[in-house]
Amino acid sequence: MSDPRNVRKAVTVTDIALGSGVSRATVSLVLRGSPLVHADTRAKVEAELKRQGYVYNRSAANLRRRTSSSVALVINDLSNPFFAEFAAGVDDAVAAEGYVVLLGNTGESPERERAVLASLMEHQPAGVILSPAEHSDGERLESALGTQAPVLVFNRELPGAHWDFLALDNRHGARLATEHLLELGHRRIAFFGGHADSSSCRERRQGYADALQAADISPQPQWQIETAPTRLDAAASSQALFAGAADAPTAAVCYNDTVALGLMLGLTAQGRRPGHDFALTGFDDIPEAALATPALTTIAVDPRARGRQAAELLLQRIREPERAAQRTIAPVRLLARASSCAPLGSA
Amino acid sequence: MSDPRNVRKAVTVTDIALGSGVSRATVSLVLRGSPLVHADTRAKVEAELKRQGYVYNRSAANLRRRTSSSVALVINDLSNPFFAEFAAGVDDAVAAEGYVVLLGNTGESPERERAVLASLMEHQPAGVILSPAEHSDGERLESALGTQAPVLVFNRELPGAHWDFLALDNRHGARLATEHLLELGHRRIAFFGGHADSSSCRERRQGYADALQAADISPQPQWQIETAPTRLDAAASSQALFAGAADAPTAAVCYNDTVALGLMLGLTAQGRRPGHDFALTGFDDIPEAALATPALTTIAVDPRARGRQAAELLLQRIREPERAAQRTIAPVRLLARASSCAPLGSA
DNA sequence: CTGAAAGCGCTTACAG
DNA sequence: CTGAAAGCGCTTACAG
Repeated sequence: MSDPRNVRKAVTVTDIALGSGVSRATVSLVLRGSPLVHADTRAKVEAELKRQGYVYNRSAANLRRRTSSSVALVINDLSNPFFAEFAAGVDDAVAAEGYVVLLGNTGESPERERAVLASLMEHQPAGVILSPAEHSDGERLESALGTQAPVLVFNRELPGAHWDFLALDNRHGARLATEHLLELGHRRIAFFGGHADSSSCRERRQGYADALQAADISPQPQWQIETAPTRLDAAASSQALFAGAADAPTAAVCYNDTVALGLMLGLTAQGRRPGHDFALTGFDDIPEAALATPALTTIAVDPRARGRQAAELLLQRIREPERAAQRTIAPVRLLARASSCAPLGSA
Repeated sequence: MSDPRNVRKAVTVTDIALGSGVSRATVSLVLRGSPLVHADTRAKVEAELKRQGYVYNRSAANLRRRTSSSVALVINDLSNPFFAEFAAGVDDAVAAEGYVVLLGNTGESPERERAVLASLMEHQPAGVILSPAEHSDGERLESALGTQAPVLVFNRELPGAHWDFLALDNRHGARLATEHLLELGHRRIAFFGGHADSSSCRERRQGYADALQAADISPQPQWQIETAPTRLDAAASSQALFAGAADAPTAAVCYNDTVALGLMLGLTAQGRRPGHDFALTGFDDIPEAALATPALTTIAVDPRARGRQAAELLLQRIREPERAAQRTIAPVRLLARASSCAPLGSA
C-alpha cells in the first residue's frame, strides 16, 4: 500500500469553498447537482472546481452516505477468453450504472479465492459476482463473504450456497446440437469428449440423451467417449469412435469446441474428412470455431452478454435485497456451419 | 450506486470496543498488529472480532491515513487474450502487495477511456496502469488523470505524455525471427502483413531490415506486403508474395501469428506446403501457434509476465514518486518450431 | 499498555 | 438559497 508521504495534498471541498466564497455545504450541493443552489453560485463554484483541478473523493462520500460504488468481480481464470469476455461484459454493464469493478483472479485456486474475497470485501463492494474456482466450497466461502453484500454465482454451482445463480443452458445446448444432426439424417451419433464427472459434461450428455430418446434412438455405450477437455487427448481418442465397425457413429456431438477441433485433427490423421465423411459439432463458439476447416458447427453462449446479464441480476438484487435467491439459465443457440454435413450416401 | 437503506448496519471498531471492554484505539491497534497491546487484551479483542464477524473498512482507514490500497488498470481490449493475460499478471503482482485492482475496459474507444479514467480516479487509486486505446491522445488524458497518482503506460506510446512506459521489443523480436530464417539458409525473405503505419508494424519492419542489412541483403520492395492484421486478409494476400517469379521469397517474417496462420491457409490453397516449400514465422505466441500444422515458429512475449512487470514498475514508482520517468523495453524470445524449415534443395 | 480527542473528505438534517 | 454542526469508520499523536 502506498506510503502517506507520497500522497500529494489533494484539493478538497474546503479549498473550493474558500476559493469561491461559499460554504462547504454549498460546494457539496453543486457537486451532487442539487437544484437548491442558485445558477450564479453554481457557475462560480464550477469555475473554481475547474481552476483548482478538483477531483471528487468518492470513497469519502461513500463513507459518509453509507453507500458503495463498486462491485467485486472474482474470476476463476481470466486467461481463458471465455471468462475474459465475461469480465468485459460485467465491466460494461456495471460502468453504465456508475459502479467500478474491483477485480480478483483466482487462477482456479480455492485458497486464493478465499484470500481475494477477503481482501475485496474490505473495500465494501455493493455486491459480488463470483465465478467459482474448481472445488471451491460454498460453506467456507460464506464466512469470507459475510452478509454485507449480495452475491451472484456464475457458471459453476456452489454446493451449500444459497445465492443468486446464473448458468449456461448446457442441457438445452447439447440437445440443440444433437437434434441438428438428427435432422441432417444421422442416426448413430456419438457424444465425444469431456470428463463425465464434471457438471457441465453431465448436463450436456443429458441433453444429448434427451434428443436421442425423443427420436427413439437408444444411445450405445460405445458412442460415449470420455477424454480430457484438450485438443491433444481428443485427437488421440478419435479412433475409439470406430472400434465397433458395424454400428460406428456417423456423427458426434462434442463436449466443446476444443475437443471438436482435436477430433477433426484425429479424423484427418485417419484419412477421414470431417464435414464430409463424418459430421461433428462443438460447444462455446470460440473464435477458432469459425476459422477451422471445415468451419465448426457449435453452440454459441455469448460470454459478453452473460457478463452483462450477471451484472444486471446483481444490480437488481442490490436494489431488492430481500427478494428470494434466483436461478437463471442463460439461453444458448446453434450456429450451423460446414462441419455438420449430412451422412454419406443420403440424398 | 447502492441505496443507503440497503446497507445493513456494519460491525465497527466501536462495537468491538464495547463488546470487549477496551477503547476503540486499542481495537485499532489490534487490527493493525501493533506490538503495543498486551497479549491478553489482543486475544480478548480478537475473539470479539471473530464473534461479531467484523470486516475491516479499508476505505475509512485509507481516508484517515491518506493512503490508497488500489491500483487502476485500464485496458483497451480485454477480450483480446493478450490483454486478458496481461491483466491477470497485473492482478497477481498487485494483489501480492496488498493492493486491489480497479478495472476499466475501454474497448479501443478514446471517449470511453476518458470516462473510465475519470470514474476510476474518483476512487483514489495509488497508481494507474494504462494500456491506451488506439488514437488516444496523451495531452487530453493528462487532464483526466490529474497529478495525484503516478501512471504507467503499456504497449502503445502516447504522444505528448511524460509517464513511465513499458513496451515489447518489437524491433528485436523481428530481428530474431529474420536471423533465424537467415541461419536456416534463406536469402530471399519477405516481411508479410500488418499496416505499415502502426507503430508496432513499423518497429518490426525495422528489425527485419536490420537483420537483412547485417547479412548484406537489401530487401526488395516487392517482399514487403501490407495486409489488415487479420487471418482473412492475410490468406487473400498470399499470392502477392510470388508475383515476381524469379526472385520470389522462400520465407516470410509475418507481422504476427494471426497473419502467419492466414498466410499458411493461403499457401495451402495455392498448393504450397508451409514448413516445407516455404518457411514462415509469427509474433506473439498465441495459443493456436503451437497447435497449427505445422506448428508456427514465433516470438514469445509472455503477456502475463508483462503484466507483473508493469505492476512492479508502477509500485516502484509509487514508492519513489520523484524519480524521472522511465522507458522499459521488455524482452522477447524466439520459439523455433516446424513452420521455419530450411529452403528447398539445401543440404 | 490504554483512553480521550481530533481529524481524513465528504454529506445532510436543521436553522436561518 | 446558504451556513454551522455533526458524523460515516477509522487512526494517531498525546496524556496518563
